[in-house]
Amino acid sequence: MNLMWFRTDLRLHDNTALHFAQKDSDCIALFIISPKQWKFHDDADCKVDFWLRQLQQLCQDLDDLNIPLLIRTCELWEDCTDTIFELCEQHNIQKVHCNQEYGFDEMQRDQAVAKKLSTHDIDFEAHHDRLLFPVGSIKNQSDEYYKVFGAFKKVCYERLDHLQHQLELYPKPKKQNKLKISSDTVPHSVDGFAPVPQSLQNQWQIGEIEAWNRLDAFIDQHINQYHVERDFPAFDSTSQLSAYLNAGLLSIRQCLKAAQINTDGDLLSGNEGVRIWLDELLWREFYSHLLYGFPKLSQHQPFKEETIHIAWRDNDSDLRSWQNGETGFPIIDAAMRQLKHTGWMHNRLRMIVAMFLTKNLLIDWRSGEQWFMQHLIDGDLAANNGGWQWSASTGTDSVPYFRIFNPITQSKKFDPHGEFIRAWLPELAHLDEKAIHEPYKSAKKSSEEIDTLDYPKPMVDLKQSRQRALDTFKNL
DNA sequence: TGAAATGTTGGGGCG
DNA sequence: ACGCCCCAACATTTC
Repeated sequence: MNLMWFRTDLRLHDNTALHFAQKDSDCIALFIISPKQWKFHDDADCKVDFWLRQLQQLCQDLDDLNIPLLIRTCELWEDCTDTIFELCEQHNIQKVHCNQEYGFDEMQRDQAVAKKLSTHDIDFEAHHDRLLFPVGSIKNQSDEYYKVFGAFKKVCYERLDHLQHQLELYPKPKKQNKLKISSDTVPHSVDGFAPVPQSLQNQWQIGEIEAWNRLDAFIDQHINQYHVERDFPAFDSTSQLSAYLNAGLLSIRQCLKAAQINTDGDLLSGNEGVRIWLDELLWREFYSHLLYGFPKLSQHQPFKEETIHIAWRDNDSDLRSWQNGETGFPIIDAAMRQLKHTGWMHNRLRMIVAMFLTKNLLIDWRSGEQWFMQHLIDGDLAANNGGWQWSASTGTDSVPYFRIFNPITQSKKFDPHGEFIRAWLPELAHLDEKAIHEPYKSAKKSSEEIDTLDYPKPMVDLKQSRQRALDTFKNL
């Protein structure tokens, strides 16, 4: 008997570990609930809820195949070792299969489990599954990790040409003989994680079929214009697949396979939209490889060592204004409210609000990283940390410190008609597309009109705060 | 996967 | 016709 240990790979189709767990033996499945560990990692309420809802679906689907799903609770991951070992003894498990995760804590956990099992002749294998290219397989001639995305990407594209033609998805597992073990009940909630509004659940429905439908809709309707439309948050032109990829309802290979449809089987045939989307998937790849290669990233250490010395402003009140979407800059506030209410934020907006927090407010990027993790349904350590360090100019290949976004300019550029702002800031909905980006600017506005505007004044002077950030970084 | 400051050019108004 | 100024439009540099 084998054991399939599910983590962030909650699907039946094209699941490497699951495929091998069942290849030459029956298997049982396990999921471990870790409330304290999840809290320690700042996992969001909505993300945990998403996992639990998907687990219920998965449990049913596994039952149809006579694969029982066992649920265990280990407050911290260090407790996993004994739990898994006991389970292996109890069910006479020969081998434990799982799919590799790349955070430092995750790898430590897996190593500890593997070590314990090996002393009792039980095999443990963490499969390459979550990424296109195995971590550690893309390095330069000096056998070092690429620190620049462009160079990393180049190698990926060279290998992609080969990879795409031998993409074989693992089928759904076959039905086993019925075992004398029954599935546990998947809980509806976990201690320490608040219930999630129905509206948010409706927006992020679970199921592999839902994930495929989203993927197909994106490939059908949006990918060909992706390079043109992806930067405009008022359009639903991005794939919105991050939550599904992150929890593993969808595999990265399924994504590639689907994109091939629009390129006559060759992803590299010149479809601009497809190519830019691939670039985005490769950013995901890049940051996961870095997380694996540089364990300090898992400890939230900056990649660029000298940036440890930046005197970030420790200002709770400013941080809260940013968190609550009360900065007085409409594009920022709309974005922060979108995050809070939907568990998701458009990528362009993630950059704008991150830049504002780290440069204009000069607040430590880790505060923003944490807030994002606590609210994102797609929160992923590698991508989130990578994105924040990019914006804060503390990462490798991050934005140069002097390239500071102006939130008003960005707003006019990427939400030209103010549609996105209007959707999230009803108090500004009556303003026209000229005034809405900067409500207090228009000199023609009567003072009465300004007095009745139920919206905060800009919390900082952009010019001064920009200069403060430039000085701070220049003096490093 | 910028923005602001500074420099250059060229057309039009005007004496 | 010409020089001068203004300034928008564009280009380059700087942060």
